[in-house]
Amino acid sequence: MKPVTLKQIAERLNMSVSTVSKALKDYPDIGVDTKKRVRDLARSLNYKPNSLAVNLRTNESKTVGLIIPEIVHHFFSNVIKGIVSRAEKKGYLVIILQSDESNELERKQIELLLNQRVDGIIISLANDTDQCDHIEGVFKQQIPLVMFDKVSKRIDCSKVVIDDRKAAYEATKHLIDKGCKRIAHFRGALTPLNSIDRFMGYRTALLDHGLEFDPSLVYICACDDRSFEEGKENAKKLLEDHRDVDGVFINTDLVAIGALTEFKNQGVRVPEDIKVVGFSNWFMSSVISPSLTTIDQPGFRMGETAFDQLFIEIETLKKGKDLIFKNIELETKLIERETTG
Amino acid sequence: MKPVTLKQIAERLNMSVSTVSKALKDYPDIGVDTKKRVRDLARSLNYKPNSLAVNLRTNESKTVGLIIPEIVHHFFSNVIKGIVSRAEKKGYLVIILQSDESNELERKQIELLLNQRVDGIIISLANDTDQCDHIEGVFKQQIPLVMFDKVSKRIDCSKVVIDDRKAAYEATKHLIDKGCKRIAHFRGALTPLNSIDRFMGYRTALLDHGLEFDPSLVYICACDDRSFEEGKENAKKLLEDHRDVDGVFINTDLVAIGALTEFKNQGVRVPEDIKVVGFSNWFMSSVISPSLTTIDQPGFRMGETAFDQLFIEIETLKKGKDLIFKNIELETKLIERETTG
DNA sequence: CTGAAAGCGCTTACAG
DNA sequence: CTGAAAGCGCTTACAG
Repeated sequence: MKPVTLKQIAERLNMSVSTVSKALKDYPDIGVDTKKRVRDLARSLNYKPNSLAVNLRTNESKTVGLIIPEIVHHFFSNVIKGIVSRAEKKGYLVIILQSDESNELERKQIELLLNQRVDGIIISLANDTDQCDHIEGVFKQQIPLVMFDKVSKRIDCSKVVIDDRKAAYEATKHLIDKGCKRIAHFRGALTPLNSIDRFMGYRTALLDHGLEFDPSLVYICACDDRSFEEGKENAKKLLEDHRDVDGVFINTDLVAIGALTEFKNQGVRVPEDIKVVGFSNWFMSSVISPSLTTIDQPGFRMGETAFDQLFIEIETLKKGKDLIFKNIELETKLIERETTG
Repeated sequence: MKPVTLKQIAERLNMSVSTVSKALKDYPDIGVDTKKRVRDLARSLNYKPNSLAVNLRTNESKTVGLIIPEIVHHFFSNVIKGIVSRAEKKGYLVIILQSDESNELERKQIELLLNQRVDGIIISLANDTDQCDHIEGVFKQQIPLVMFDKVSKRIDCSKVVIDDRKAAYEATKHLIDKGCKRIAHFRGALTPLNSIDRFMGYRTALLDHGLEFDPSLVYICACDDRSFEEGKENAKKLLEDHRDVDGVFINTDLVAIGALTEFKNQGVRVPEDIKVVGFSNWFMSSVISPSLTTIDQPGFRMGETAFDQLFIEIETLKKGKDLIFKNIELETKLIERETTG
């Protein structure tokens, strides 16, 4: 059973397609009883406009694209949920794509979305994205794009972020306040801005409080789907190299949880021997033992905010006005738990 | 800068739109050098076909819809990832929607997807979905639909599931093997088939092994976004009502983790006083302490399988053949950890 | 108040 | 080998 079309309704009613279309859209210049007849038949035939045709005609798809590095990730799940919920309220559908932290895939996916004529794009960049010409291509096509979480300073567009530097500073200062003298850092990959910022916050906090910054205390991890293992590995190396460390600030909760596991295996007591602060506030951080002190990163709200901003820009562009890019910073919060107790 | 169209290429080259279209699609009846000229220009102009137009014309959208009850959920994240990864390989885009466990929303979303003319739908039903006429509407429109995880026996369609009954039986039997004599069950909501099946597996295992089935040992939880709290609450009630219980089989890991938290708070030792088995094998179950014995449910593979089956059905329908529905059962595995140690 | 016409950007059967 | 024509299902400016 093929879906009903305007034409079929028009034929049944002996009217023109235009009249039917206008009646359904409640144009003021259509007769009241004509409207009624059309609507009644449309309802009984269960007529639904073919979005494909409407989209082609009106040149908008009521669809936005979302590219994230990794779907199975507590923070990103929350972002997706935030975006989907706001999009639905505004009548938009969300196409989801995963870049797997690969710049190359990211490029292809942007192209896919562009061909699909999405009305806008929301993206968190892959770790290895440093060239951004593919993003510029989006703006050339007059499609708004909003970045969140992993953004690029090279691109002029709206961004929804947290103050990673400040949050990391706060996390590190918390360790200092708790009496740590020699604080290590497990940082994220080298390219992403937020991992750089967290590192900077850590470093500044040390220096501001008269502690030495020792580069050998900084360990790198990709923070990809091996995060947990990376945490264990780094913790192992840390214990081999620097037995005197009494605090660690770790780039992501999952990595921190890996580290905690290794500490436990090796009989290192947390928080007595080493205190630990994570980042992101994954749900599981509150239920492990000892529970993890961390920085709460509002994923759901970031998603909502990113969509809302994108929506504003879509509307602005529709009206032919110029976009005003915003840099929206959401608040983070230190959640104190047992690993720094 | 508006995207380039076939017409523009045709004008520049002094050819007809048809020729350009066919050249780009490598029709055999187009001259070799014509093809070359068209392609070269198309490339240099960065021509990309407008999917909206193609879709309208060919009557397929190369898009599938996915409806799940809750995005922020380790199991579902994995399913999403599985679906997205397979879809991308086949050139399909995935529209994601969250039903929030609401049958009403689910209905609206199916309609949305139908209007969008998706080529197929993958769905895990909301907890309160018992009427399924909205699903039947999908088949009326000749759109294939595949269910996974929370399926309905009332609907004849392909399904990707696990053998919940068998898995629950195995989980319960494991508790019995470990010496438990009085085993409680925290079940899921009353409607979903999989929660019924898990309950049945639990019950049968008890009876098969000469243990009494005591309905007062069965606690219900919605398994929605309050799962963790529900686990705590149920555990509390359990301890109040039935101090003699020495084992619990729990419908979902997250609920189990809530229960473990309550047990710990009340000084009940796991596994010494009570042994616990969860269901789903969330990542965090492996890192908490004591780590949780559970049933591994292959989310990623379920997603892949669901998309693959949907793809087969889309192709079948395109060829005008009749669909053959499959009930695909994936293997589960008992993961033994400390809570039953 | 209603309808004929043009057009969104593409595809494809048909003619030459 | 190339092109004119019809059409996918809708919307909207224009005419009457």
